[in-house]
Amino acid sequence: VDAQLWMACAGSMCSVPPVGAAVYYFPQGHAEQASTAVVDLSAARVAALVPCRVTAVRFMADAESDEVFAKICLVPLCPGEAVVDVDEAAAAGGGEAQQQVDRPKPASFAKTLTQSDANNGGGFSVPRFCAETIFPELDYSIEPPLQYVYAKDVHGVEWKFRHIYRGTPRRHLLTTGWSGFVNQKKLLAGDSIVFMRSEGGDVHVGIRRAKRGFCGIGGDDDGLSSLPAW
Amino acid sequence: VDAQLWMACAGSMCSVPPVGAAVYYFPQGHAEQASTAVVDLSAARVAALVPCRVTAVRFMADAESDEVFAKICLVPLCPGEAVVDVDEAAAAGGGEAQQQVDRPKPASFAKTLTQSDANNGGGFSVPRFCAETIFPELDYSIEPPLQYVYAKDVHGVEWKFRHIYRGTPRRHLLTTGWSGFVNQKKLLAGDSIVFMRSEGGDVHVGIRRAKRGFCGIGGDDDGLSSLPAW
DNA sequence: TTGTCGGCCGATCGCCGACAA
DNA sequence: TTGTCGGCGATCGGCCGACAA
Repeated sequence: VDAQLWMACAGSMCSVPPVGAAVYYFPQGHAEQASTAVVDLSAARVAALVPCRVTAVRFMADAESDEVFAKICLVPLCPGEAVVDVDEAAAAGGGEAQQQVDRPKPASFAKTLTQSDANNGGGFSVPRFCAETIFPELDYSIEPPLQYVYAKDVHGVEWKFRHIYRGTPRRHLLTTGWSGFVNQKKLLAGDSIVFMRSEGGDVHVGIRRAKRGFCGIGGDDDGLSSLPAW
Repeated sequence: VDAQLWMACAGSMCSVPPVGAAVYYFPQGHAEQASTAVVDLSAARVAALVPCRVTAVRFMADAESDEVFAKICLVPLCPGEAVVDVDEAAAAGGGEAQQQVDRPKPASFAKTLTQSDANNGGGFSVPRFCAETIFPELDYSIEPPLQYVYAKDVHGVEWKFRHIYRGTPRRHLLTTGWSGFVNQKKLLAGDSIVFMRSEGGDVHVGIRRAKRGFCGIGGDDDGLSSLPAW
């Protein structure tokens, strides 16, 4: 998965250590995230945290849900081994993927889907900022202003959206192509969509599913989530 | 899975040995059916066929495709162990599932789906024999004769079909409910559907997918497949 | 600026008898 | 007896501006 799009989907709260950096591995946290039955590590005499070195990082996305995650390879530090700081490791380069992350972040925009956006048979209200910053420049001399936006998802699949500027007052909308995207990705109101403009000008699209946990905590973002992702 | 429906779906060409029976196990055949890479058994010094005793039989169906299969537990015969014939084992009882198989087969009917049956937006032409033998008795005094048929699939899920007797000349049709069934089960022209009437009068429905192999051999049944499955 | 609504038009679904194999 | 076809009415998808938050 493209590292830039990955970062845009993961959001600004997420940071990934560079290859070579020294980090702590928390077995208990790992066990709790594992989907199968929780293992009682206290009985297994495992250290609560293990100093490790990052040997590899891969940016990935789930084939079905499009949700992004990272595969990080860790090797326990030998006693007395030199500890490399995160910043030092980043400065040292640390692999192609890491270099991509270090480049200036391209323009991206995240919006939480409203009921109208997710409704079957509806379109997508494009915030003005997104239309003007992320999408290709629209020709306002034709009436109504209209173009097709092509956007690649995390799998490299290209989606085609009809982008029109219409209504009174005028607003940007995605119409044809949008409902198919919503259905295929099984998006619901509350999920977020991320548009990103790469350096070459290509448009990319990713999604960020709403947390549908049991308790209320850790739930939705606040209103700020509809601001630019950078 | 209900043993009677299982048998109706598997068809009359299929026989399953009873528990206790002595059979031969063919490692090569097993390896060839395994989906992963073919193992070269000749290098592993495995006997071509192994005398075994059946210790358990389970009738099952794939959760996605509804295709039926049997899980048969085998134990190698000890040298000199008494060999029990299939017929003897069947006579000896051999478990609940086996007893169900031995009961007189309930009425069932298999039909290969035509293009019109599988067409989206179309209904299902019910052969007269099926309608009169398998479905509940239709009240011909009302105009048009109409009822709803409820049928359970191999998973116990109940499907509702509108059954009408209409047209000139008159014929039996399944309309409302049919296309949903076709879509959910991903049925195509050439696949077969099996209707069965249990002893209690309940209607069951199963499917038999067409073999879509590479070469022509081992392909479709001949025209006889549209005859009653018994 | 943008979320939601009702209107409306066209496409599709799906039920129908006609007809022929 | 039953497979396929064209017709046609109902439903639904989806594009639109109006309006208000």
